[in-house]
Amino acid sequence: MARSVEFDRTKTLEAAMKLFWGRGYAATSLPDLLAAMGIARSSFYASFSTKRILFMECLELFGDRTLAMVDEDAKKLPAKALPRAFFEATLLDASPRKVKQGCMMVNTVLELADVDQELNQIATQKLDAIEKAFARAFNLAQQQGELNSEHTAKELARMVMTINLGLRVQSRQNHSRAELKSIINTSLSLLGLDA
Amino acid sequence: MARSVEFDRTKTLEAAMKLFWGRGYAATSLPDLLAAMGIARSSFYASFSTKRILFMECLELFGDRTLAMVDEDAKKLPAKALPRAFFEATLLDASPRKVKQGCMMVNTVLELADVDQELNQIATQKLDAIEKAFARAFNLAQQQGELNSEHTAKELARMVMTINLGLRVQSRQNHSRAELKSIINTSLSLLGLDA
DNA sequence: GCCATTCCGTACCAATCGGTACAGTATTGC
DNA sequence: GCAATACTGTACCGATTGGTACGGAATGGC
Repeated sequence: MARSVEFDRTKTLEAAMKLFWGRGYAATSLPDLLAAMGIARSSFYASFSTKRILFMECLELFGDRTLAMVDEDAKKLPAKALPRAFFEATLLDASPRKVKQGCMMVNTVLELADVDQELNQIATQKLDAIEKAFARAFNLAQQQGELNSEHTAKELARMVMTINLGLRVQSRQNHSRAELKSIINTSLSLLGLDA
Repeated sequence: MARSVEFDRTKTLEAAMKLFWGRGYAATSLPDLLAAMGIARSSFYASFSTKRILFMECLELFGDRTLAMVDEDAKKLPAKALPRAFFEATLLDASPRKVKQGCMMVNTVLELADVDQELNQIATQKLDAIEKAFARAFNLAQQQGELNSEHTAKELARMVMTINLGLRVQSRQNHSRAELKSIINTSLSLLGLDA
């Protein structure tokens, strides 16, 4: 019957995500998005209904990918090594551009906490899911005696998350990779997670 | 000669700061500001040249006040007690509304890192000044034997700042006061700053 | 009284915002 | 060829953005 091709939705979504990730919601205009996504205005509204809904989709994508990263590491690595693996992958081994963009969930929470409740809630939920993934791994490790129980798994996961959030802010400032590395090492050492 | 009164510049500046603090730069419109400040459009541009310059002034005000708080505590309290005093004053004893607004410098860094270099730099400088105030106090305490030297003063101050930044993000989510308190206690205990 | 000054209120500006409408061009299956 | 669909490009919409201009009311010193 008719034309079938259609542009690659995933790729355009990814391009939008990269833009939102670095510049936030308000500072990213529709023309900016169209240029980055390489599609026309009409196609945009046909495939993604509005800017706000697109942002939600990007936020979900970013959150799910980050969570997937932790979950996969949790299968391969001992729980103790999980935080270091996460920090290294996202802060030390990632490209400087990505590092400077920080974490999209964190950026969103800080930009929109008093502005858009729903978007803020999505970001918060994704962050909570990541914290819970850490907590699950720690809990399992404690049951198997691989991790001491000086702190509860939940408490430990929350501390890892606090430091993670702090690092995301610092990576968005112009802290050097060496500085970030030093903070990571000290933190993990304090938490007894450097073995 | 002529009329002398003039509205209270400090008070209007403060009102603007409160608005920017919670909603950020982009999401705060000029009509919003005028309403909160209680002045007319013409008076606004006469006293504060532009929205952006006003924002800078607010950022400076917020940063200077925060720094002053740390500096004053440093005169009265032992260095070891400084972080706890800071966290308690700004996160546990402050009004829920203020707590939820987080820290204006942190909010600014996260909103504008990839958007406005100059504003981001101001925020970063203020945060650095606070970190340095902690480092100075720790350094002095170490020289006087009041603080062990397991970590350098600089390193310790940086860790306090990392945790502080993390707490600011969490306070902007809907973490309860009890949760924040628990994180503060655990962090200070790990850093050996709970004596 | 007078004049200078400070404020308010409002009208106005060009530019941009997100979103819609629609005509035209490709691309497909038949 | 035809009809259906997917796209582009552009014109347009009302609303809002930050910023300017200006008339008039209020308040001062003389």
